[in-house]
Amino acid sequence: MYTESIENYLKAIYEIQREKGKVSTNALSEKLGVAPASVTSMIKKLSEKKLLTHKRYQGVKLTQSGQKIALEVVRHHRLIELYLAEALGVPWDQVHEEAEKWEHVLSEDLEDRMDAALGHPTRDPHGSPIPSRDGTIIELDSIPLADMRPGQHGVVAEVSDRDPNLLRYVGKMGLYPKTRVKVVSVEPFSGPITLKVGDASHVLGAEAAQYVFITDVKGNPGEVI
Amino acid sequence: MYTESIENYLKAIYEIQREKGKVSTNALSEKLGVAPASVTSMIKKLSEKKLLTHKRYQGVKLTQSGQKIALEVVRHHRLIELYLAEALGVPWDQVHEEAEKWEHVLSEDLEDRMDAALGHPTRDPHGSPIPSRDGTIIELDSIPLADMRPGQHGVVAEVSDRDPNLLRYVGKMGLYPKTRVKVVSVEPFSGPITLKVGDASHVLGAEAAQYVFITDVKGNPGEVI
DNA sequence: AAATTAATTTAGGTATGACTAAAATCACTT
DNA sequence: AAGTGATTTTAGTCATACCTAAATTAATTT
Repeated sequence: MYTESIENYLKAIYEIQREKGKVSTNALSEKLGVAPASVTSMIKKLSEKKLLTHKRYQGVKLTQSGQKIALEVVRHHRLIELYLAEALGVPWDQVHEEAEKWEHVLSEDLEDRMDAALGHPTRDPHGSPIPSRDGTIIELDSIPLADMRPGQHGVVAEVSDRDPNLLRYVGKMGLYPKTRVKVVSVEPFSGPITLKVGDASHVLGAEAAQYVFITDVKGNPGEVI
Repeated sequence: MYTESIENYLKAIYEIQREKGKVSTNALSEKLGVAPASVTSMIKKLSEKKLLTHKRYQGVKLTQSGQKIALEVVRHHRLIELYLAEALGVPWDQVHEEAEKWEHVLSEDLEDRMDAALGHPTRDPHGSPIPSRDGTIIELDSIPLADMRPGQHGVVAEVSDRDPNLLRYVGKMGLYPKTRVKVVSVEPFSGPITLKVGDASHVLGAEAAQYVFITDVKGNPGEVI
């Protein structure tokens, strides 16, 4: 078994790789809330353990075995998030924080029990895919809501779980995964987006729209007004 | 918040105090699986934090605030044990080990949710009392099954959760909390005990009988054969 | 090409919580 | 009262994972 710190580093690397592609020391430092120098020394250690490869000043990349562990941690995290939401009614803006602690103490046996109790789910409350036990993970093809044009419609695939405030904000508009949305208008200069969720109309700030991902996008793209 | 180590020390002290009365360095060392010297230095630290009092070579005693924290940890532990058994079907011989890890990462909010989901329970799967949030704990008046005489009967109050093998062993006889038992005969020289659980008859080893506690003991005590 | 700025690494240090070995104290026996 | 053995404490180390400050390397501007 690896330490909690190591698990956190591997997970962070996996997530940065997914979101930004390149994984720099600074990005890790910021994501983990530790000093860059601390990241460097941990990278050295993880490299010695063959969990990642590292070229000086060039960023890191998970090895097979590093990725395997990262995916196990991610699986724990997302299964727990869903379990807390479903079984204990924890609001979707709080499950992330709780799962951050639980993910490191979940035994394989309990993982299986939660998985079964939830009916072998494939998505967490924010729409992120839950890796299977063997490490298979199915990413949906989606674009940020911010990139949609008036007239287009689609289905919410995923909402970033980084900031609870964002989750509460978009939750108030009913922007949960699997919800159908239609873009009515987009203000220029990265302005707010007006959209329809069911029968209701909402205006969404441009920054928030960066963190809501839409799949199955269709419809004639109109002009930004 | 306190470290996991500190929480474990306080809980261990509480439990040894409950079982043996006096809490020695050695007893703690054995219970926690650390060297006696490590216990001494941790005792010094806890004493500085006013969580316990210590007289050199004389053992320790929890202060009010130390006891309060210990009871919070115990509450977490026992609530989790019951939750795992009830909600996820974890067998009673495994819940202890899982709870040892979970107890340190349970938020107050989740504690409340579990407590409510379980209907504000007062006993864990082994029959140990679950302290209330304010630290009230109701201990049952019980004696070891090993101290019972033939002809006496009573109700299982609690089974020690220290050893999973013990739990599986007595579980096979149906000796769960709230089960009614009657002592049929007791062999001399700390010999095995024959008892009736429902309609079934079982023979229980003397050592195991030390760890099964019976309440509500009645009936004419006969002789040990 | 040199200078500036940003990112990364190195060097040295700290707190936590464990360890071993040796010394001190206590409890008991004779 | 002294000696023996068990218990406890002291002294000194170690690994983990963090930190700050300074040095190095890379990227960008002038």
